[in-house]
Amino acid sequence: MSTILTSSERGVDRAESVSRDEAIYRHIYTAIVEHHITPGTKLPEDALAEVFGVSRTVVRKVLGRLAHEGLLRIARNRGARVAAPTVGEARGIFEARRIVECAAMLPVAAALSAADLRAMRRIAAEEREAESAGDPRQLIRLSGEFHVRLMAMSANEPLTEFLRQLVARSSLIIAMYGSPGGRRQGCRDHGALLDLLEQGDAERASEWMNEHLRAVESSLNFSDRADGRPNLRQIFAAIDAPESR
Amino acid sequence: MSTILTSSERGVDRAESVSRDEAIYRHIYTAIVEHHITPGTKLPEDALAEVFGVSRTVVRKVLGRLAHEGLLRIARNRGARVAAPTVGEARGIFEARRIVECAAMLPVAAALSAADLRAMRRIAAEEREAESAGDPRQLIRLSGEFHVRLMAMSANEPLTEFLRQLVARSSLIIAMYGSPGGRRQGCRDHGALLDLLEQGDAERASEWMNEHLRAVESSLNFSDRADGRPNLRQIFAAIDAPESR
DNA sequence: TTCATGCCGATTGGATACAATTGTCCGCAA
DNA sequence: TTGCGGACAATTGTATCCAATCGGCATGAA
Repeated sequence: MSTILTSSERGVDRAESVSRDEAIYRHIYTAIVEHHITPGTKLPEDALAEVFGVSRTVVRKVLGRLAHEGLLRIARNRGARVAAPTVGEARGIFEARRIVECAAMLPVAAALSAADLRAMRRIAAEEREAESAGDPRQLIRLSGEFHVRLMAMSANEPLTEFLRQLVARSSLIIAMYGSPGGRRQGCRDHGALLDLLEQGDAERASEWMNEHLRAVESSLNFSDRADGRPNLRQIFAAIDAPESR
Repeated sequence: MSTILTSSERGVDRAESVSRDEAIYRHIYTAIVEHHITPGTKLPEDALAEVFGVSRTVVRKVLGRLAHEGLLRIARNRGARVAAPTVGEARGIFEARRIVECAAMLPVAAALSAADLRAMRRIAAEEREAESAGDPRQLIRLSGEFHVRLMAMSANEPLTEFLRQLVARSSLIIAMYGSPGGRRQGCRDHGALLDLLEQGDAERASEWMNEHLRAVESSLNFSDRADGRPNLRQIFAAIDAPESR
């Protein structure tokens, strides 16, 4: 059978091209972040190895990396599953984002060039297109890219990498607790942030970011399935005796 | 031959005890952070496998994890080396610490209990002991522990884990650029921070932290070996013709 | 009917064998 | 003497094999 990797990804022509590891990593990463795989889904090594046409060895390496980034949970002898953040974890992740992203507005505003600003406005425009096209998957990708690229303009690699992980995990959170309608999450909103940054007003940009992240968080529905494993008592209490209807 | 792992670490008696992976990870981690291995040292899989009495498989897993945390650099087909942060990377790490640690003073101050405060003062006291005992290795460990434990009191797991990595990498930076004398780096200093936090003055605690981290950073000697690979021109210019002496 | 116990299939963890790549050493030629 | 090439040794990358562990299912007793 043929795998889903391109010939260059398979290493047929070496030298250039990212390593197979990296290609497989990106495939799974994208599948998770773009909600092609839902939280809790099991990822058996055998199956992935066959799909990508490699041995379990390389699959395990990739799974280990994804687990270290918080996108998977690996239980000993029980394999890897797509992480399903609890409510507590979700709040922690958004709190971390508020702290990091707000504080980073100062160095970002200081470093932001005109070209940077254009690149960011382009992403914001693509977000608007995705929204009007009704493409929630693209929208979530672009929204994440906006935040990460903005952080990247601080030129601080550790912070950017950390935020990349937080944004990816945020996508998991939205998959779990987001309203099914795919509630729009700040589209031209992001444009307003760029206006503030263009004016060099890091202080207000920071406040804006804080409110933005709080708005996203509060648009989530944390009341159901409290804390990972469903709170059966609460669920059945809400249904109030189906056989009595 | 016998390995350096204890019988429980080897898994002789299973059930409890951390996994071998974890034990090996901690051994290497500690060796790096406490400057038993210097930046640039090569860590061959074979050698480690023999030392710890396991196969290369598990060593490789541990090395991958350490690399992901930025303590090692793994070059394809060229193995793992203890990371040697460039000046640019070092500045980035300290900038990230300033941003994260300063911003975290607010939630930390809000969450800090009396018991927490006692625990932190105990660490600060141990730092003073280590300093008066002239034990720089212990001092660097306690200093790092102080920062990480303090962040842990924000009860934010992602931020705490991130800071743990930054602190570990800071230790690498000190190994590379620290003044050989082992310049004391804030001992009762940390006590002063606790005073501010005890008063609930998060604002000033944040400022204090900012100055503290800047002080540590500026105590480093970044002028030599500029940016990783030594600047030969600068070095030989400074020596000014040895054979003419 | 329900719960406990033990066996079996499936999956993962670890070790070893083999392939591929890299760096080094040595010889040869300019 | 210097520079280039090729072969060899050392080390890592990948695949496969075997052992260990977990979950499910059946069996049997209360």
